Amino acid sequence: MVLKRGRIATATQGGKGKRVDAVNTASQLREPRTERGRRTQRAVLDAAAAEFGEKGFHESSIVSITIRAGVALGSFYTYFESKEALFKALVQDMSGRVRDHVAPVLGAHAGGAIAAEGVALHAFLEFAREHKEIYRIIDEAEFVAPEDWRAHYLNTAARILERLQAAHAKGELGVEPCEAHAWAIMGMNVFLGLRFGVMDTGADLGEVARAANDLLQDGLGLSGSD
Amino acid sequence: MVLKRGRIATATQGGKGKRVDAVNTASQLREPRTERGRRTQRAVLDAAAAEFGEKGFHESSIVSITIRAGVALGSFYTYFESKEALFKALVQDMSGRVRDHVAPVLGAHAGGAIAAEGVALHAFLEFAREHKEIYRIIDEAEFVAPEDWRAHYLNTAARILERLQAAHAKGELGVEPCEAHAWAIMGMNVFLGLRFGVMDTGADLGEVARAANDLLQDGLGLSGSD
Amino acid sequence: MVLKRGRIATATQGGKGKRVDAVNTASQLREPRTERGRRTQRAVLDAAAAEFGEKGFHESSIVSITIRAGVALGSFYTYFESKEALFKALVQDMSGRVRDHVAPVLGAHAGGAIAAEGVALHAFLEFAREHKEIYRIIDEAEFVAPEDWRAHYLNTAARILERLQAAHAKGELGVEPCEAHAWAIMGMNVFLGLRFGVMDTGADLGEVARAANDLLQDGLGLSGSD
Amino acid sequence: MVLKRGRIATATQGGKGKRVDAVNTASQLREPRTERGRRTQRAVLDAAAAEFGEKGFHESSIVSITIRAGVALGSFYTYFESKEALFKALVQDMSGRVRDHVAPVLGAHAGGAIAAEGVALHAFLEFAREHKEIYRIIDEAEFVAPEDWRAHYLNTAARILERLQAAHAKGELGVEPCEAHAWAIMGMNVFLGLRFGVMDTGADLGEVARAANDLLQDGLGLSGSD
DNA sequence: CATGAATGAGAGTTCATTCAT
DNA sequence: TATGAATGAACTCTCATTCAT
Repeated sequence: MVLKRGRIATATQGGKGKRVDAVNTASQLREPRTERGRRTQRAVLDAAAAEFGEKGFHESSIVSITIRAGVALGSFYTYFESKEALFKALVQDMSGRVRDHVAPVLGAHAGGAIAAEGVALHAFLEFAREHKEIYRIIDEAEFVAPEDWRAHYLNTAARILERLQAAHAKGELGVEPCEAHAWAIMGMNVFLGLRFGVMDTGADLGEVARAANDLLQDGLGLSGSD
Repeated sequence: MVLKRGRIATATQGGKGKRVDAVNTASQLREPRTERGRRTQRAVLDAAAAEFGEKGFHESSIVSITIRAGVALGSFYTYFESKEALFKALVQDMSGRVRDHVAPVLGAHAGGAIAAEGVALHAFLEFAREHKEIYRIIDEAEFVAPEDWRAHYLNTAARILERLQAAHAKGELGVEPCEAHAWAIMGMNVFLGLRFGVMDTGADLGEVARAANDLLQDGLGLSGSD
Repeated sequence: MVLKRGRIATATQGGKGKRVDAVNTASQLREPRTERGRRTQRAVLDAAAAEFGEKGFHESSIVSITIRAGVALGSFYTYFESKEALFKALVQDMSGRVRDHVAPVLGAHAGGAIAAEGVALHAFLEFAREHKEIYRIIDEAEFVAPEDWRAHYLNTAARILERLQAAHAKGELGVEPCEAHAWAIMGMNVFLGLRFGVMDTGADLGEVARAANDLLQDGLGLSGSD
Repeated sequence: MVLKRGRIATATQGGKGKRVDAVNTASQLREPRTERGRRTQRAVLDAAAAEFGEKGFHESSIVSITIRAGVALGSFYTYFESKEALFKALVQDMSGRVRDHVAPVLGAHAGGAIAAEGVALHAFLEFAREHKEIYRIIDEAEFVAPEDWRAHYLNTAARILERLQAAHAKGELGVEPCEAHAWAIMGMNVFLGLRFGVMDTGADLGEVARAANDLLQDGLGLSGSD
């Protein structure tokens, strides 16, 4: 996994709403002071993302990560407070990257609000299939960095809810949106990502996204039902 | 967590479909030959469920589990091959218990198929709120016992799909059901369980279930929409 | 390995010379008082000989031995004081069996004293090839039951020396025999037993014995040499 | 026991014949990269040789070895893969040291081939008396590192046979030498080493060597006998 | 900054032995 | 006498973290 830009530790950005700040946003990292240092830190971060993604947090070891990164064991502690701090930093970064991957598609979408969610799902599924290790890292955060994990999902749900509310304000929704809807949609997305992205059945992601979109749009019941 | 009955190692049962057998179902345990032994094994299982639920797999230790169970360290290995084997046994057991908790509600339900899913969700949410540690154990299995974790979710999705197909055969559905629908529903349920069961916002579970049910039934779009 | 008769604990017998008594000859065993008990003890001894022979003392375990013997774990301590005591008992028994296998051939031999040693070696080689586990048990005694191991070799050497002295008295030897000769002969025998009995190259044991016998008789040098 | 030079992992060296390579010669050790590391590894090796020599493999413990070496427990695993690997490394080293102690005497010897073996035996007996723990370690390898043990004795026998064959080619021998002769000689040496070196009766090693040499030269029979 | 040796708390696991049934 | 559950000391090995060079 390659971390583009200096994204680390900038996972959350200002927003109007009830966003939860990622915990200790900056303190996880010890900022390098030279260009050489920056490269070392980057190498460790990339190696760690790969290692954690493959083996999980507990099976990964600092020695192994530094070997992978091609730096000395001791250098690790020049840039990270601890194994946990490294993991947290990664979770926050990954969280931001997922969001950044999906956001543009949402912005660009011309159709209705729900169709936008379908397009976003499609983008998300592709991302999951492409970056399985990110999925794994965020998932494992439930046990290793629970607060960051919560922050990630609370923020994601909050963003979904904001969009639903905006759509509702524009009269595009049949129901008054609530938190449960946001979590339901998020859960759908996550599990479809697991099944068709990470497990990768080879299924056509477009069809998966369409099925989910139809469900969101009209439900599974007979039309005009109740 | 109290394991009622001799449930352990009976996590899967016969079904028509493409069920995935839990891995090494029986071989994880060394069956006690006396009543006294049975009590000891039970004590360890209960202690382990509690410990794993609270602290997670890696923070839990065998010493601590046996102390909690009130037995000697060595006794652990009389009944379990390893820490991992114990965990697997628990995952299989928990998986069965979740299913067994929801199944009766589904069987008893009189209304339509989708409404049945809503009722099942309600039961599930209550269960999650009541047994937070089960949730945690199954979730952590993604990293500790991946095969059992897969088996759990593949089986659950398969059961949902079967129900949808049966409903479709009876003409109760507006669309032809597919695997994506099953995983979407499962994802919804799991995340609603997380948010309103485990995180426990204090929200009325009935309302949550109703919102989800409406979504499933009619979607979020304007009726006759698109 | 089948222990014939009640040989256990009768490994050494009266002799004129400087024989070393096996240590704690009797105390290793707890004598059974019933026929049933005798059978149980025998079963354990046989199982132990096989297990120790195959896996060595430290890799062998009491549980495994009792399983092999078809008796309960607890029964072991009815007949043996400890794992070590069992091993000692076996060493003493095996020591006696080796001697008992070779003795008759020596007694029956008609030719000269040195030829008798050759015949004895042949018998010994056959025995080693046939009972590899006995070899192993006696060898391992060097580390597990050093006193019994010493006793075995001191006695064996003493017997060889006695025979040499008798031969010398009869004028059959070219040199005055000493302890070094006895140990040299014993070492030859043991290593030939290792190479051609236990490692079992498939070589003709008769030829091996003949080569050794010639060496003993005339040495390797040119005849009439010095 | 002090390991002089960097002998470890150089147990076998080129030779014409059918030498058996020591098993995994190098892979047992994790080579230190600094001088400090080299000292630590050496300290552990010396402590281990002493400990294994005194108490045997199974009674020795890593903790105890590291305490003896004056290093932390963890340091052990910086340089050795496991207790077994350490033992193997030692066996290979000891095997080489025995050979290196005897070789020069053989090379320097002016007289006949058999007399050379006598001189070699003398050197060997002195070595055994001086380094009892080496004896013990090689012996115990039969059970702890059987492949290395075999390699040691097969190589030693091969070297003896080569010498006998060279002597035979020069017309110094009365018989055609064969493997049995080599193993017979080796067995003699080993057992004389045990009796007069390790058990240390206080006997004059020169006399022992002379007795053995006479046996080898002319045998025990009456001259012109058979 | 970089390096890698050193540290030691802590974990899982084994198994001889005891003892209640 | 037979059974097998229970016990816990002891052991090997791991790895995050520190620190001297």
